[in-house]
Order: sequence, then C-alpha cells, then structure tokens
Amino acid sequence: MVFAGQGDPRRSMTLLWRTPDSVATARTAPGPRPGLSVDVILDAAIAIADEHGMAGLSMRAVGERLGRTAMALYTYVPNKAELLDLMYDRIHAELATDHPTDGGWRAGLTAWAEDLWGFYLRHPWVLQVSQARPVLGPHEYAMLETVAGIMHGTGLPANARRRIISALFQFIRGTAQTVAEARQAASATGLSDEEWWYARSALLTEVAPDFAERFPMVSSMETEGAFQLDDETRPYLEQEAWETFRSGLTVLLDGIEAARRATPTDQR
Amino acid sequence: MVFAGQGDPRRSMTLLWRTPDSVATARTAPGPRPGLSVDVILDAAIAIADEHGMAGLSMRAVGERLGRTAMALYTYVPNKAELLDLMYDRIHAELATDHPTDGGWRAGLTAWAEDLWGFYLRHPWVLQVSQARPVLGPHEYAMLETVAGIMHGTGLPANARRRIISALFQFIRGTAQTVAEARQAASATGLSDEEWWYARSALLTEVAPDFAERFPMVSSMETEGAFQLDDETRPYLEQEAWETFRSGLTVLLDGIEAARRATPTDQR
DNA sequence: CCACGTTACTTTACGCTGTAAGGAGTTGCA
DNA sequence: TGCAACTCCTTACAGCGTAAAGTAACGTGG
Repeated sequence: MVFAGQGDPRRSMTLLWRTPDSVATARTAPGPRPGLSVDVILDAAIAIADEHGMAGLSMRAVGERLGRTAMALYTYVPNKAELLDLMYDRIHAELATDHPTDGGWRAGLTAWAEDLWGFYLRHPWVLQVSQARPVLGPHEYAMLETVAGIMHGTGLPANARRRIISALFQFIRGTAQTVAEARQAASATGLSDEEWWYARSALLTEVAPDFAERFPMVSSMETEGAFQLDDETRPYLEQEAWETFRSGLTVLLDGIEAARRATPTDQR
Repeated sequence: MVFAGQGDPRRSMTLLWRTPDSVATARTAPGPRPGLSVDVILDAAIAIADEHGMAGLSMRAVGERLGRTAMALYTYVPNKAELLDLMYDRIHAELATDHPTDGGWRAGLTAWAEDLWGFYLRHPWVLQVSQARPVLGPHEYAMLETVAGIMHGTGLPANARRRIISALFQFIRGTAQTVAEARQAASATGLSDEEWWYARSALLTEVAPDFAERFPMVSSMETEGAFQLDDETRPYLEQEAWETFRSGLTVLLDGIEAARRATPTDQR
C-alpha cells in the first residue's frame, strides 16, 4: 500500500489542478529546454503500472522508458508519492461521467458500479493507492460528482447518501482487488487457480483428514454445491469474485431500497 | 500487498496444520539443540507487525528481536511469504467462534462483523495479506465455519450464502483498511486528519475557485451537512469509516432480508 | 573414545529500491 | 560577455530478501 500527500501540499495541488494553459505558456526562463513534461512522465508511469503492476513501477523504470535516468524525473515531480497521486487522478479521467439518469437511481448505480469495476480491472494498481488522505484531484472529484448525482435520485438524506457511497466503494474495490490479485498470482507463480486449488485440496485432505467433522458448516456448503460456479470457462477465483460482485451489488441495492422505504417521504 | 503460497506446498500445509504433539516429540537428531521454534518466531513476528505494521516487518527485525541474525530464521521457516502465511493463520485464532445463535441470523452476523472489524483494527497488517490464493489454515477455516453457521440460519441457498459471505468480507475489510491507513498516515506524517484536511481544503478553494459550479452534487452534499459526523471527538476519517461500517452493514443486512423474501420457502 | 554426518547459526554478498549531494553542460538576459 | 537559472547525470547510502559458504555444536556408529 502506497501513501499519498507526503510532499509540499501547495505544489502537489497546483500540479493536480493545473490547466493546459499554464503548461502551454511560452517559456522565457534561462537554462536548457525541458526535454520532458509532467504529462509525458505520467503517460510513461501509467503505461508501466498497467503493464507490470505497482511492483514494476520504479523511478528508474520510468526514467529508462523516457531515455533518462531516474533522477531526471525529480525536476518535474517532487517524489514518487506525488507521482502516484498525479497518476491516480489522471487515470480517473477514463471513467464515464454521463450515466443515463432516466432509468432511475437503481439502473444508474448499476451502470456506474460496472464501469468502476471494469476500470479497476484495467488499472489494478489504482487499488493500491491508499484511501486515507485522498488525492483530491479534479478527476477523482468528477467521479464522486457522478455517483453523488445518481444517489441524489434516491431521495435519501445527505449523510445517508455519503455513507452508502462509501460502502459501495469499499465493496467494489474489495471484489475488484481479489480479481486483480488472482491474476497477478497466476502470472507470478505460473499456476492457474485450478491447478493451485487442486494441489492444495489434495494436501488438505491429507493433512486434515477430519476436516468434515471439524468444519461441518463449511463442508455442508461444499456438498450443497456452493462452490460450483455458473461459468466454468473463466478462472475460478475470477468467476467467484464476479458472482460476488453481481450479487453483492444486488444485495446492497435492495438494502438501499429498504432504507428508502424506512425514510419518511417529507425527509426525502 | 504481500503474496501467499509461494513455497513448497507440502511443507507449508504441514506447518499450518501441525499439532502440538508433533512439536513436542523428543528429538534424537544430531547437531546443536534448536534455540528457537516456529512458535517463538511467529510470536516475535506478530509482535513486530502489531507494533510497527507490515512495513516494519523484516527478516532482520524478527531475527534481532530473538537475538539472532535474519538468516537464522530460515532453518525454521522457508521464506518470508511462508512466515506471513503462518502469522496470518495463527492470528485468526483470536476470533470468537461461539457467537450466540439464539438472536437469529441478523444479530449473529452483526456480532460477527463487529468482532471481525475490531480484529482488523487490532492487527491491520492482516489486511495486507492477499486474498487470492488463500492460506487455508485451520484458524482461517474456523472463522469461515463461524460465519457459515450463522448464514445457515438465513435459509438461503448455499451459493447465495457463499456470495453474501464474500461480500460481507470485502466490505468489512475495506472499511477497516481505511481506518488502519488513516491511523498510519497520521502517525507517519505527524498530521491529524483535521489538520491535513484544513490545509488541503484551503488550498482547494484557492486552486479551484469554481469548485461549486464544477461539482454541484458534491457541493450540495456538503452544504446539506453530509460531512458532519456524529462524534466530533474521534479523528475524522476514523469516525467516517465507522459510520460507513455501521450503516453499510445495515444496508447489507436489509438486502439479505430482501433476498430471503424473494426466495420461495421450499427452497430455503 | 573419537571421527563423522547432521544441524544451528553466522558472515558475506548481490541486485533491487528511493533519493540526497554535487557536478556538468545549456540557455536567456543584463 | 559573464552570470544565474535550469536540465540532467553520476555517485552514494541504507535497507530489503535470500543464496552461498563457513563455523561450531551435537548424537551416534565404529
């Protein structure tokens, strides 16, 4: 887990909210012309993170991709934590901000959640940026604006809306993270979920022959077919997480419905 | 995020499921008497992780706490990933396994969720162990057994129970992680949530004076008091996450209730 | 009783990380 | 034409997990 907001607050906020104008202003300063720019560095860093994950993102790697040394980056970006903040906010520009509202809040939230889920799976490194001390960049706020707009349609009071938005986030991030880690584990170990599980479960019966008696509820779930998945062609954990996402979302939406019913209309 | 299940599967499963007997057997092997044991190493490692977090947990640190070098540990534990697996399972022994069932599934799930929430806050490093490729140790299964038993009382079909259990996990882990990270950020930066937010929001209005027009929904939530918390004596993010936990849990439980109503009684 | 094989533990070493410090070379302006 | 400002480089440091090799302690077979 990586931290945010370590550097000079003013500098980092200026970088986050900078407009293209402030970049394009003709330079009259002395010294050699800058060969790089914050944007170029961000593109390179994001490309590396997408390809090799957070673990592959090092200052040396970013520099190398741009034909520079690691230290050259420090002219443009105060440090790695700041670079991550900027990457984090910029990548959120990818999210849709115009979910159709005519289908009602339920359809809106579903579309938003699915968009976010896909986004996290395309850029799993985003899940590793800490949520404490949020980045507070324009694109992160744009995403919050989107979901706040949809939630407005529920008619729930403002603080209930805030809490539900947070709960949705936590849930979506968690399930997406499981998929991301499963993929990473598969490619890192060279073992698919199935191969891994096959080897482990064989060892489990060997090392805990009394499993069924020790854990009757878990065993009964197993015999009742709780671990048989709808789509056997997809990697096990991935499919499991997807089903968790789908039905967990349904459960949450049903819960919101219940909260709406419990709220007097004049408060909505 | 740290990975699990890298080493020799047989050795790691044997270590996980080992019984006190197999440890206490009198040794007749040649060579110097072992000065350490897996259990002693686990105690030391867990103590370090509790005190200094995952970042403070290094093989050198564990060795030093036991008056040895880092390399001495490798006689007992194959590598750091395995050590983490063992720590992960052992710490789960702390969780209660006997939640009262007479209050019904709703009371049972609430008690279980609160227990788990407190557990994660006492041992936040647990949240950094990847959920892909689970550890499959006895205490992790004991926890699963507990919640599976409570969920059994809902009468929902087995695969719905599995999915809901997963969803609960993701949600609880996510909210707990936010609190853990907020605490870590506060102690790492020396800035409380409030100080941090005060400085940032001042900069935000400075750098984005048109905030209210650009993000009307977010702003309206703000003016409606969505960010005013119930308990102002606790650190802001911590309190916010706690409220998210409480009301998110309620929403989820209401959603389970709805799923129960939607399931024909003969399928329950 | 003593050498031998096994075991516990240490020392050294390697490649990796972020970034501080200092230096070289390029540029615009007084 | 110098000078200050600026970009970028080299070098260096402490810390990480762990491979490899060496040392010392120990139980046992000859």
